[in-house]
Amino acid sequence: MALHDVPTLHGGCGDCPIRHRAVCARCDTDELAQLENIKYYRSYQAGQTVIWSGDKMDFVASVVTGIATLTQTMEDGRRQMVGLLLPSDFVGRPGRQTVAYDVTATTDLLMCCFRRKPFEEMMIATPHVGQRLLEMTLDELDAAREWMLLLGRKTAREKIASLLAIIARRDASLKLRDASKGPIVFDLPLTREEMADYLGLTLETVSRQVSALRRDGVIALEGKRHVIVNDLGRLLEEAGDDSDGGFLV
Amino acid sequence: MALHDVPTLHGGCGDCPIRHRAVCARCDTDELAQLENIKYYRSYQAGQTVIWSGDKMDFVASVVTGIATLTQTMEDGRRQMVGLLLPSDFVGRPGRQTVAYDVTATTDLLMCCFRRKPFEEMMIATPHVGQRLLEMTLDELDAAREWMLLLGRKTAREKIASLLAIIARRDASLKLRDASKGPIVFDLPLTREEMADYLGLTLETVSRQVSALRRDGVIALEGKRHVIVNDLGRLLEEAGDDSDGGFLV
DNA sequence: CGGGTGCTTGATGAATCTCAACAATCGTGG
DNA sequence: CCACGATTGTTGAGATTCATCAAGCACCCG
Repeated sequence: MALHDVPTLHGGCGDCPIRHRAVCARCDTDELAQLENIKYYRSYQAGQTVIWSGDKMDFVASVVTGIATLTQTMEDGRRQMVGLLLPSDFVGRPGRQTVAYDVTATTDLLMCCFRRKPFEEMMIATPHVGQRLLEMTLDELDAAREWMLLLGRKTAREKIASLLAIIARRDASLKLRDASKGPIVFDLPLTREEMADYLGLTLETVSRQVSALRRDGVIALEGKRHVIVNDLGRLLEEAGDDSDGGFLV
Repeated sequence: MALHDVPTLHGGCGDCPIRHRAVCARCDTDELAQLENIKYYRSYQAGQTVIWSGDKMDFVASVVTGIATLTQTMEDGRRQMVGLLLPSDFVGRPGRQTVAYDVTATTDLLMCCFRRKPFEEMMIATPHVGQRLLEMTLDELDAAREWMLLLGRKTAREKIASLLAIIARRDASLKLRDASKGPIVFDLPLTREEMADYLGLTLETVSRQVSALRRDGVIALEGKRHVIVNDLGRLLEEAGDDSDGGFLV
């Protein structure tokens, strides 16, 4: 859990890129000042483990930049990713010391951490943090249930298409592009193995199905990771989702 | 959504069987009185649909007695159960009008409903309801993630064993029996098809694996639904869980 | 250049689904 | 009370999907 250099930090919460989406989204200036008192930054390199399942966690945190994953592992080594943490997502559970999953940085990662005790006290004293956290947790629960449908019922091809569609949409929304027109272009933030862990497949099956989608013209690839989606509607069809249903991340 | 006779209702929240586990668990007498003003009961017969996915929901509710399920359905009819609602569990989402899943009563069901608007106002005014709801939602999220591991990585046999183990433990905890000694006996609250929908299997595979577990002496059956677990440790082994890990429902 | 990591592709086999027939159970009406 | 149909569950045979095992390619970095 060694730190390396903390990247250039901005002035304060006012400039924070996740200010309006994270657990602090609803806080007023007063509350923000309180949070600022108990916060500190940590950064992790791509591939580093943030916490091991079962470890004690003396802080809770928001992802500021980068991507982290939550994974569960069975005794014999089978692994299932149970969450993908994007900027503004929250890690840790107020009221519980230990964490139930391995948290790993898949890209370089910057986290905004709050010391557990003061954070919990603040949750009781000021309602805005708790309210926002409830909202975020309900969203995560919805996403987890969406994923249960994928894991339980979708074919390998549909699983791949679903994952690509989710990433494509998130990327489109971040770049404020209209997802309905023009190609969407993005880099996969996950290796084939990580995709397999997320989708409940083997890495070979992931590789085959990505190739198949490319062969069938659903997506185009440049190199291994750079994906071009010319027709999002087509991709969504392949994903087996209701045409425009689902959720934006 | 027709009602039939509402069962005999107790005096007030004081006698309520879910008083100390439901969303009202932390409320003091004052707050309880407020809730009492906006609450009403509804009951549903086994098999009845409580709400259809996409429908508008003008209330939120707690399950008082009985069991309900949350299921998602794909266009072509594939179904995945994404939640099993037991007494004290909460239905509905503050801040959102529509519901994302079909909610169905699998047994006769009694729900304690709160009108949405006043409930939301109360969530803002008094913190105890929101705090408890956050806690419950975090628990549900943990359970959903546990289920993702099951759906993504466990074999059919492990899935069945896991489901039986969860029901066995819950039953043991309700009856305050020591789960570690003596046989655990319970009735399955789900049909084979519902089990299949929960586990991401077909009903035929469920049937075969239940038979296999019986043949191998892991469980005993009387009729189709009545299950006897003589050795919970053995069942947990078959479930692929860490010996004593996991969560009590 | 060599070695490592990440990825692709092929051959084979196992787990699970699909289709199909049939058995057991339950409620209902004659 | 019994016969009937409807529902629920069991079992078998064959098809399909995906995992496993194995080989080799592409790229990056020292």
